[in-house]
Parts: sequence; C-alpha cells; structure tokens
Amino acid sequence: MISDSGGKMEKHDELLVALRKVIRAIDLHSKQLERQVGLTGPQLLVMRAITRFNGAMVKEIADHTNLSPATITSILDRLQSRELVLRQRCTEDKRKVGVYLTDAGIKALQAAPQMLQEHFIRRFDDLKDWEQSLLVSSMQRLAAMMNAEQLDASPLLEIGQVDKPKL
Amino acid sequence: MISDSGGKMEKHDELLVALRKVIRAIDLHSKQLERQVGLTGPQLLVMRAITRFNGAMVKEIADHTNLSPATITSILDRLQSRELVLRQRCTEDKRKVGVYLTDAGIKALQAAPQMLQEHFIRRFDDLKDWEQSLLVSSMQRLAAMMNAEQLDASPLLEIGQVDKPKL
DNA sequence: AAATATTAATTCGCACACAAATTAATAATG
DNA sequence: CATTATTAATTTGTGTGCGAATTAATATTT
Repeated sequence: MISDSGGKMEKHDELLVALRKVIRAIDLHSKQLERQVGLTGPQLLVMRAITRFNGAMVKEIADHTNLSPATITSILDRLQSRELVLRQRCTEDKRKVGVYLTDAGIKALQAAPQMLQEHFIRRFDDLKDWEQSLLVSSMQRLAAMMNAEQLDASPLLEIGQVDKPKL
Repeated sequence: MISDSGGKMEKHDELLVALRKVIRAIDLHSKQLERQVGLTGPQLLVMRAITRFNGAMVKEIADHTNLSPATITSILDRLQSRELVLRQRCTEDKRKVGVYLTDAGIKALQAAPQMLQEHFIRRFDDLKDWEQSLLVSSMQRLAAMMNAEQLDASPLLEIGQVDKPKL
C-alpha cells in the first residue's frame, strides 16, 4: 500500500496533480467520443480548424490548434483514409497542401457532440460570469507562465502577450 | 491563412485553448528532460511513486499516479531495460509484482530536475500565497468538474469531494 | 474437489505527439 | 544562371496513454 507518508506536498506539485487529472479526464473523454461517434478529440479539433478556412495549409492548422505539423499530418492521414478530408497540392506553390472537408466530413462534424461532455460545459456555463472569467484567466496565466519558458531565448516577452505568434 | 473570422469564442473554448497550451508546455518539457537527463516526466513520476513505497505493486503505482496499469507496465518495461527498476514477483501471491528502484535508479532520480520547468516553479513560488492557492484551487475545481463527468453513472457526487478514491 | 468468478499484470492494437531527418519546391544570393 | 538558403510537408523513431483481450493465480461457490 502506498501512503502519502506525511511528506507535505509543495503547492506546485498539487498543481501538477490537478493538472494531470484534467488531462486524463480530457483523454478519457476523447476515447469515449471515439467509441460513440468514431472521431477523437484531436480529430474533431483539426476538422474544426479546417472548417474555419476551407483549404487551409497544414502549417496553418498546426498553428491554429497548437499542434506540430508532424502531428497534423498523422491525424490527416487517418481522416483522409476515411474520406472525411481531402488533400490537394497547391498548383502555384507545390510545397503547399490545401486541406478540405469532404461532404462526409462536414456531416460527421455536424453530428459530433461537443468536445467536452455536455455536462461539463453546461456546468461551466452555469457558473457565475466572474467565476468563469477567473477559471479562464487562471488557465491563461498558467499557460503564459509555462509557455514563456519554452522559447528559451526570448527573455523580453511580457506575460500579457505571449500567445498567438501571428495567426 | 486561418483567421479567427470574427466569431467570438465561447469562454469554455478559451479555457480549452489555454488548457491545451499548458498540456503542450508540459509535454515539451518532458521531451526536453528526456534529452537532458534521459528520463521523461512520466518516468520520473513513476519512479517517485515507487520511492514512496519500495516494493509497490503495479496497481498501487497506477492508482497513485492516475495512470492505467497498462501504461505503468510499458513505462516499467523501459525503466527495467535500463536497469533503473527491478521487478520481483511476490512469493505469497504470485499475481502480484513488487517494483523496486535499483541503486542506479535512486541515483538517477536524485540527479533529475523537477517535473515542471524550474523557471515556472520559481515564478510560481514568487506569487503571493493567495495567488498560488487560487491557481491550485482553480485547477482542482476544473479537475473535479471534468472528472465528475467521467463517472457517467454517478449524479450524486458533490463538487467538493470528487478526488482521491481511496489512496 | 470442481467449476466459476475475480484479481493482477501483461500483451495487443490504436491514436496521439514530438524532434530530427528527409524530400521537394521556392526564394535569395552571388 | 547556378548555388545556397529557406520553407512545407512527410517520414522515421521514440514515448506516452488507453481499452480490450489474454494469461496466470487466487477466491468463491456449488
């Protein structure tokens, strides 16, 4: 039996624990989605990004979803093999690839439920406005604090503007 | 080019975006750790769990880390192949496997840095105490809200006590 | 004691997710 | 124009992560 052996946890460790639970909950939900509608969370995410601009390039999708191009490629492979998505090399610049939803893809996307449990969203939406804002800004603050370190050669960034490089 | 196309994002979408950034930051740090000290975040996590109770069973480690037994097994495989960890079947109940750190494992763990970026931790520790508590409790609240949905047959759970099943 | 159920761990198949290397095409420079 | 650099996407290799199926061992029931 593993006990907590009395060692009091640092606050940042508590943070990490909570974070892991959230991550796990999201992942479990994604797998649940996959069983129910045949689309995982990341797949839905990518399809939604495509929806926003039909014919988007891979890199644009990557920027928009905060995923790497390599990851996008593999997700697109699976979507394409199921004919939910269509790739078409750009004629003017043959390095680029335009990605489109097929009719089946559009239909699948429309049929898909929310990305988090409706219960969660409902519960979140039921919170008072200031509570929602507090949670959102807390997450954003954490993201900023973490992200700033990723770019380990840019000590000049201000906390308030770390996000979105250029979209 | 993907633009935000003016569609104002829902608050819960903003939340998810921030969450994804945090998740990504953690993952990137894990890969950075791997390059620097040869141990990923999850590997460190598992080794720490073992430290708390030498000879822990796989299931106990899984409970304690919020990971599935299958995941623990694969992580242990890699740790064992590098002789950082040792598996020994229990003699009384031969279904059970005790997991131990080797001397090399103990040394590697001691030499390993934190699982979150040190810059982040420093910055976090610099926050006022109430700010730290606010961030931690915000995350815990999210975890509770999301976790409650996972157990999709338990509408009775109160928000405040969803965590730790039994550890 | 024999049949059945439960439990622990592993194996298998799948889907991320990234960095690094590669390929192909375009842009910039001499 | 030829060489070099940059850019876009893919391929390759590694490491998570899970559920479902499997194997082996222990408990329970009949």
